[in-house]
Amino acid sequence: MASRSRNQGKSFTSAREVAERAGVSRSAVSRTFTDGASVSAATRHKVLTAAEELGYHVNHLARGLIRESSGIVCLIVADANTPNHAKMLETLTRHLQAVNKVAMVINTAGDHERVERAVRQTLHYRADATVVLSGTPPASLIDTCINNGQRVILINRDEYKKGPAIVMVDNQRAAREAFLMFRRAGCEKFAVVSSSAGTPSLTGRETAFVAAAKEAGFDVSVVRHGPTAYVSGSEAAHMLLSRAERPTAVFCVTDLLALGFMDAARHTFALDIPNELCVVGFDDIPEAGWDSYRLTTFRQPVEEIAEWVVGAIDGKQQGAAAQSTVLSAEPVWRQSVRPR
Amino acid sequence: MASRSRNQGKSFTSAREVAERAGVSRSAVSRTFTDGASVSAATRHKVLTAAEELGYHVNHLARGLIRESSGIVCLIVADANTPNHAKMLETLTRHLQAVNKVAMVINTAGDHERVERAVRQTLHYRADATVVLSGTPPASLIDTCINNGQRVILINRDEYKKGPAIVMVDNQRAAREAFLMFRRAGCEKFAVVSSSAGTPSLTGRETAFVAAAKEAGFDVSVVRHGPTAYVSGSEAAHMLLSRAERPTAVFCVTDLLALGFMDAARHTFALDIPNELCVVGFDDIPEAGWDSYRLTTFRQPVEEIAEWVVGAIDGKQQGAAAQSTVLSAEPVWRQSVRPR
DNA sequence: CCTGATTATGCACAGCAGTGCAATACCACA
DNA sequence: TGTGGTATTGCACTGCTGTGCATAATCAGG
Repeated sequence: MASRSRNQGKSFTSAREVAERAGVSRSAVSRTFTDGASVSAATRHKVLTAAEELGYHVNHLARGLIRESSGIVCLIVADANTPNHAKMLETLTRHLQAVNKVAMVINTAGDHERVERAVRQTLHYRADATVVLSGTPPASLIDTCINNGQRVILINRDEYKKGPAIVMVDNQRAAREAFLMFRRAGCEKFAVVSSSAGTPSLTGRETAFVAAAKEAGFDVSVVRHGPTAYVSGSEAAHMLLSRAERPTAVFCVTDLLALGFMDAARHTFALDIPNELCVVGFDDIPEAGWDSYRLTTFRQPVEEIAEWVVGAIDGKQQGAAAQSTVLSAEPVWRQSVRPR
Repeated sequence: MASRSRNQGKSFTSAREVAERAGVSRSAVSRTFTDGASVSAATRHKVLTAAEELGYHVNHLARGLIRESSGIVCLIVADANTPNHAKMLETLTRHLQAVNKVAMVINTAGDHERVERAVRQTLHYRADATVVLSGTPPASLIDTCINNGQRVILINRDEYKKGPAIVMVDNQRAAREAFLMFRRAGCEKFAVVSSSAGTPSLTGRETAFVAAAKEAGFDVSVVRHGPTAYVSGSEAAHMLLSRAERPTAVFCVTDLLALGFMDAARHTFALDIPNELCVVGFDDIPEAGWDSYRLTTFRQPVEEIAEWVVGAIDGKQQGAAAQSTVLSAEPVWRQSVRPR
């Protein structure tokens, strides 16, 4: 097609060029690509062939100027390569695409100051919604988002009671059940392994476990150490298991911590899991099911979370009643806890 | 601020509103947020305070209409929750943000037909570049992208010689070195475990290993089974290790396959790695370094790939010389291969 | 205080697509 | 052929920002 030689790596073809080639008005082109608009079959055909020949694609940036919705949803995340964040990201992008939205991923790279920049990006691109997977954006920025008609959805963080929509998992219930698992297995010396991140869901699990133990008259050793990663679990094991009185039941607030803990317990302390030591995790990342671990844990309801988020963005649920929800994390029984 | 009552969750504040409030022209607002534009300190200050009060953020969608660059880069990926894809995603978003670009993630969800839709999204949003992490877009669409002035970058797939920029890792060299590792360890019965995905890099590793073995006068059992996942490695182990003549050296074209293979070999066949069986993987995902595995493997040069991709997008390297590159995957020595 | 040079500002337009409104073409029917 | 009604089409405007150009303001220097 010699006629295309004009676009020599220059710029995108516009609706006007398509109109010229098809011999119709620019409105006709616009209507052809708008559902429910009135176009005759003849012109539609002319437009479509011209568009095909020129490689035309509607400019969603310009469309976003006119329409109320840009179709963009920003996902703010740190440690995106962590198994559960990766799973969350994968699930969210998939569900968003199913309702014709597209995900813009903003990586805060663990840097807490970057969260603010991330939320600003969200506003710059006129995103329909901001979904915060990790990090704590300043309240003033959240207000700005909401004032501008943008939806804000927080996953697993309940710092702000007013404003954003929030989806939580029931950390308390799971942590209490973890304690019961250990008790039924006959354990009497308890420990909790957490990280120094101090996010709401992590501390929620920790305090609920400690509370349940205290109610039953037991003490709990708590280790909060390092980032929420495999090595931290391993190092926590070194700290806990070299003591004179070892714990026999360890609740790790994250699977990643649990796997690190298990490996250190087995390979450097030669402990038998579950006979000498019981371990329970949280998240149910794929690795927890691998033959080397068979970790008993609680399933993060990723699909359900994504569904709820998409529903909240579409605005199906409007009332303050559906402003937030809490989903339950069901236990996944494997072999890291002694059968009763 | 009563003046903001107009924006009751309606729409975003525009530069005009800021101009009105600051008592300046709309151009002044625009120039305030444009680097190198001529604005006096006084008006800049007035604009900035007004913008702050109104929560104004420049509309990058509209800016993308004017400027040659939208600042958006689309990442097309399948199986984003797989460890190495997640790592790649995390690294790319981080590097892109460092040069003031933002990543739009399009999940093809493994569906090969969705790759076409994904690339179209890229065009719809006038992305500066399309980065394909997995999947094989139709050649015609790639042409459309390039004709519209969009850069196309393929990672680890060399189907198209002409047009897109390509960054590869040196699969051949790594696979040949894997064979040498085994030989130095004294192994004589070889196998390759791959998946049925048949992507260029996977088959490249497989054929290079087989070729190296053949040159040395050895035969290789090849298993191509299932998706590129942990279970497939496990199932491949069941297939290979229940034979009368077991292999003593297994090259798994992916760490995930290798870990599944190792677990099955140890836990259901009670084999001692590395004494009875040597295993080498590829990618160096974090799990490969865990104490339960200590897998000897080849490091996917993720950071280097990301750097090169960003460079290719910025257009630093223009000539056909830098149209493609091949980075080497260095060996990571751990304990899954017998020392000589 | 005046002149020339420099800087700051505003106007108006471009970039792309969607849509209300008015005008036109089309169809069926008498 | 005329008429009423409907389906198409085109015009022109909107949404938001960046920028060339012309004009106004500022400044330095004599």
